Amino acid sequence: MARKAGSHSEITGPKIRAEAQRLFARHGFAAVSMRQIAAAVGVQAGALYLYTPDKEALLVDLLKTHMDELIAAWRTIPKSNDPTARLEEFVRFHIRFNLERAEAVFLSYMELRNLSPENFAVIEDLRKTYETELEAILKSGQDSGAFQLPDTKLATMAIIAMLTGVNTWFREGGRLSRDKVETIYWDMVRKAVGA
Amino acid sequence: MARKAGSHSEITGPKIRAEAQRLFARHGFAAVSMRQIAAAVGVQAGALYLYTPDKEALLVDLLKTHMDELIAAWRTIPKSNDPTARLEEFVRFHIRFNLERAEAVFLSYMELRNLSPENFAVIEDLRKTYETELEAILKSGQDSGAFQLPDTKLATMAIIAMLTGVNTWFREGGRLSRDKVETIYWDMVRKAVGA
DNA sequence: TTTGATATTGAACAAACGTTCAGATAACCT
DNA sequence: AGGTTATCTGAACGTTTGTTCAATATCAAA
Repeated sequence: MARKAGSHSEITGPKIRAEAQRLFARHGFAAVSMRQIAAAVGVQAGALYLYTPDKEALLVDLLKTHMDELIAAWRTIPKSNDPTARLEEFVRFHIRFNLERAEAVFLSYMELRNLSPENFAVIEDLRKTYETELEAILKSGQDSGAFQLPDTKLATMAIIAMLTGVNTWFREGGRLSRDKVETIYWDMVRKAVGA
Repeated sequence: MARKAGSHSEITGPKIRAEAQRLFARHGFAAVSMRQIAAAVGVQAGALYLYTPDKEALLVDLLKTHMDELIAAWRTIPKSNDPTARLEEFVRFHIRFNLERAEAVFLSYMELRNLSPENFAVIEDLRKTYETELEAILKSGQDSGAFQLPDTKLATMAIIAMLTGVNTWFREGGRLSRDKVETIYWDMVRKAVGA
């Protein structure tokens, strides 16, 4: 037995990343073996090494892809000039995007410690880039007098933590729709920044 | 070689829990071996089994102890009757307590997935208990007209996520003291709840 | 000083780990 | 149809894993 019928790297590659993400998010990077990922994909463990040099690279690939896509997606949102409107866009975008990619978000917040220092720096830099987008909004609102914030840096961290927290409790088909959740969180954020 | 000079269970026991907590928080439960913990304590791996039936029980012990202490510590805080004052107490308490026990907090939020369903339920229940304390404050403020919240349930989750987020960025000796951080966060929370 | 309880070692266990690779088959191109 | 390339298997590698246990040294009490 060797190559399997219908085998293609364009199919197996994404499948490996998808299953790895699912399993890493569910059980944690260190708790998931290459054999488990392979089994979920439907191949032998050895086959994974045609797609990744090692286990950590697989994780880095997932984290980096997620952060890149997060930043890219945010930058496609048309920019309002009004800081308040822009902040609302950020709040809604963040909740929406993160709910759509719960597994990747979970990974990005939990598995950084399993990275080598170099890889850690790369991901951390991307995260910082994203945070800076929010901070810029808060600063511009502060400057224009639209917001009254005691500290834009802390407000950035507070808002992101608050929004990302939605992922820990939101369940599809629960009491509230995604849209309702967005609206309620926006209400709280708006008040918190004094707008 | 067998029993070591000066060996006592009242010393080794706590030492094992402390080192386990440190290592689990730093590298993740699954990534830390019993031999690593033993080495940090200064014993052989086999000795750990005089103090825990297995690895998971060690984690459960840490999580449960932390949650119990969190709830107990909160209940020692004298109760204000005014919802706004009570909320401020909660905000300050949560930030202060969690910063003092960063490792345990990290564990409590990250390693639940490594628990068996029964153990998970126990810890989850304690977390719920703690969250309910905050929700009760929000409800009473809502009823008295002190707060204007779109949804007390979501506000509970939002506030806890926001406050716990401090642990991800706060560094001793940084730009702001703990007290300043408490004050800034309280300002944002107060506004968010409409008080 | 003897004795029993307590605390620990160090070797051993089978199982699982990440990773490599020669060999084999399917897909693709001419 | 034949040759080349892409894809995967299955066995093997040396390590490391969680856990057990007989042997043994120290401690505490009598």
